Amino acid sequence: MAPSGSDPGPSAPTDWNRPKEGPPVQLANVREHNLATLLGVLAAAETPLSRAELAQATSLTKPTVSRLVEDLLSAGLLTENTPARTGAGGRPGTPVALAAASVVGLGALVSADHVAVDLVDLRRQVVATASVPVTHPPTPRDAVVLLSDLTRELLTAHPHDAVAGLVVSVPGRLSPDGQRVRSAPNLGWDDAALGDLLRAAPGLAGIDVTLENDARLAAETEVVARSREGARDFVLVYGETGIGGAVVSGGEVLRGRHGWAGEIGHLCLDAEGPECRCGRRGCLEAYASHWALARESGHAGGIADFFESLAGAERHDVAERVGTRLGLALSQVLNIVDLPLVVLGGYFRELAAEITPFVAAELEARALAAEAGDLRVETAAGLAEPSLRGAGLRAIQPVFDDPAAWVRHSATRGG
Amino acid sequence: MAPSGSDPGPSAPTDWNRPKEGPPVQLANVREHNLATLLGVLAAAETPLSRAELAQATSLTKPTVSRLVEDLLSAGLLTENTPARTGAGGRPGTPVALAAASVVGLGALVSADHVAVDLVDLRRQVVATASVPVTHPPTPRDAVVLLSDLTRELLTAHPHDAVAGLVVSVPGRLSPDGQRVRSAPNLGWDDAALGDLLRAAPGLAGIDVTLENDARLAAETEVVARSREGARDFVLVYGETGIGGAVVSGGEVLRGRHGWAGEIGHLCLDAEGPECRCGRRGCLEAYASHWALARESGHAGGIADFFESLAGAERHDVAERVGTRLGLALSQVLNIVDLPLVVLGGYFRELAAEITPFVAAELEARALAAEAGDLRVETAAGLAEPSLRGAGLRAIQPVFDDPAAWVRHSATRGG
DNA sequence: CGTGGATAGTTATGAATAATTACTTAGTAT
DNA sequence: ATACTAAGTAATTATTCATAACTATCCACG
Repeated sequence: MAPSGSDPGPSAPTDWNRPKEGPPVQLANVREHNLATLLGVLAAAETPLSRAELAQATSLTKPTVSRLVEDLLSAGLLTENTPARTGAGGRPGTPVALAAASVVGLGALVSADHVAVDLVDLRRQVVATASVPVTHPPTPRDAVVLLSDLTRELLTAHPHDAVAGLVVSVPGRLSPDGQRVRSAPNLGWDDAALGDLLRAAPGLAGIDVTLENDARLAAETEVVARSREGARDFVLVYGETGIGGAVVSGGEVLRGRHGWAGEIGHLCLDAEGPECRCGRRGCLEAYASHWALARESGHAGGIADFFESLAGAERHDVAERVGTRLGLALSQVLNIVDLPLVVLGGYFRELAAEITPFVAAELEARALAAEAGDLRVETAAGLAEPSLRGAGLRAIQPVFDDPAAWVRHSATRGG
Repeated sequence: MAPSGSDPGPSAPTDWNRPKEGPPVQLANVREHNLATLLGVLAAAETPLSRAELAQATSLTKPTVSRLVEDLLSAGLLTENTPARTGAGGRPGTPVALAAASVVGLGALVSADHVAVDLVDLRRQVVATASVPVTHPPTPRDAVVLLSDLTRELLTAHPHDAVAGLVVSVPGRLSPDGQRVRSAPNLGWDDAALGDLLRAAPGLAGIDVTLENDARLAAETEVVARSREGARDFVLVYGETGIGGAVVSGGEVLRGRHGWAGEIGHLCLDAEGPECRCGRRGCLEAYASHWALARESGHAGGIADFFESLAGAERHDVAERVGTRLGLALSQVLNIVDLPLVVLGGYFRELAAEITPFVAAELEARALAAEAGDLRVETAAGLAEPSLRGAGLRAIQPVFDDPAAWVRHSATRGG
């Protein structure tokens, strides 16, 4: 490698066999994979499991599980409970559970009326939350200051070993690299370098910052909420001021090339339709969104208020229009991705009782998937701020993806 | 070991530590994974590689690669070429290549005018092909007899160690379990149990039979054709008599719950549009398909002939109508899955020069992804029968997915 | 023609990991 | 108390890949 001259260079130690680049992969990966598997099973179970039960669930042997659990315990990722008496014969197992206070994640949210941060632990529970209302939509700089203050407050008030990351839910579209906010109409933002600003903010140094669209984060919340029933494939529509959405396949939220997959709000329903905020014509948003209804009716308040203000026949009429348009757009989504479940989230959740029949009828008429007879339309889990929750979930996720990194981390720190 | 009583039961052999069910996974998997990695690299390279080059590509070490290659050679999956003289200094490497005649796959196709079968080897090349024309669309039984005859013919004429599978391309929609043909308008089929019929056919006993939609198989061909340029994410529209399609993400063709993902032909472009073959209204097919144009114009021949028969202005007009409708439908697809490439296949390939500008214009106007500036519209690779090719590729794929199974297979057989 | 340099491939040994075997611990049932 | 059952641990073994060092085969150059 090194030319004829003096310096044998960095390749001096024998590298006959080793490939030029790339970390040695194979053997270490087995352990990493198994650690991740164990954590994943514990996260899915949500109730503590004994080593024996873990062995069952992972089809690893008991001694192997014991050793892996040992590592996770000493890294502080797991805690050992007191043996439970099962009532049945045999020695009772010692349940191990995800640790509460070792590694934490930070989920954050920026909206037109408030900024909020959640501190989430390994159990995927919100340990603490902090939030400030704002009278006007914050500027990017405002948002960064508020987020940084709230974050510092939470981190100093709550003991933790490490921070897995900070994920910020943004009500708008991000740039393809996920570092800037490309457009967020509600906030009045246009190409804001939120990612870089946050990384440079005091108190956030060294923390891994990620931005994500609010609808997609809400979808991740929904995945967790529905994990018990095993629904890992669905389409979420998320009504806020505009209309967002996400496609979930196999429990994963589709990202797409630029991170814009699932942007259902700008599906074209009629090439000659009414003008949309985005400048195009006939988008779903231009028919069924909060702002479109407000534009049409002159009503200023929330969409649920608007519905309340309507009389019987007119109300039915609006519900039919909204539901039918939504159903038409969703039928297009289903014809492309063929999923068996539609979840109504955001403000559509509040209108679900009135619009669901129309949505379902339209799907029945237009979606191929309806022919299979297993198509359902349901409402989202009733969480107050699903995107904020989703941001927290995403923030703690790296630990589940690669627990070995955190085991090493704690080993170098604690000894 | 056995307890005092008479019958120790099924748990007689020591199983204190072993989980009740499930194969012992972990250790063997490393090897299986590495074998698959090696084969994958060789398949992607398409040109023989030496052990050293394989070590480079996989970031495994040379001795490890040597041992794995040893296994694959003795299983007959690889062959060793004569060392090539590179011209450069150093001992020349001994290239190993995918074996030609060990394991083969069978790709088949049923259409309204012919039935065909390809014999495909590990190099993903068509070793032999057999085909018979039919004057009328075959019935399912006809098709089974023809396919079984062609298959037997190919298998007896060409030496092989094992058959990886038979994949049949069907111009229509399959049942959710993939065993029946739900509807194939061109063939006049309606709920045909093709899978079971094939499995029961003489000469096909023991062969793994899979049915798949023609457009999705064509997409797999396109993935391989574009593997060099690294395009692993795109939307394919496939015009035959109707309009099919497929969404490819990360090199994988999206399947969806029932296997109907990518059925772009029945996207609704206008809720009040013309009636479609499927009974719905305003589907893309009802505007831009072969049968729709034939219905409209009265022209009986192929779609390219139809275009040829048109004069300048009228021709431009038809191209604009078809291209614009196609672009509108594709913009919906892109807004949902956010991919950077649209591939025009089937007969749209022949019309590409005329319709592409309209397709692109419509995408530019309506697809969010266009804002990123990296959106392309291209034509499919010019293969005569991309679905047949794709069926062959899919048929041989199991070997790449789990080479270890074939190594074991050959070990038990050959010694 | 032979020597040195370079690269390919092999052999021998070592380290890491999980499986196997067998045992101890801690409870219940009788 | 005694037998039974199941959880967890310890010691050993087996498999796999990595490391280190070597041999093989080519080219360039004198």
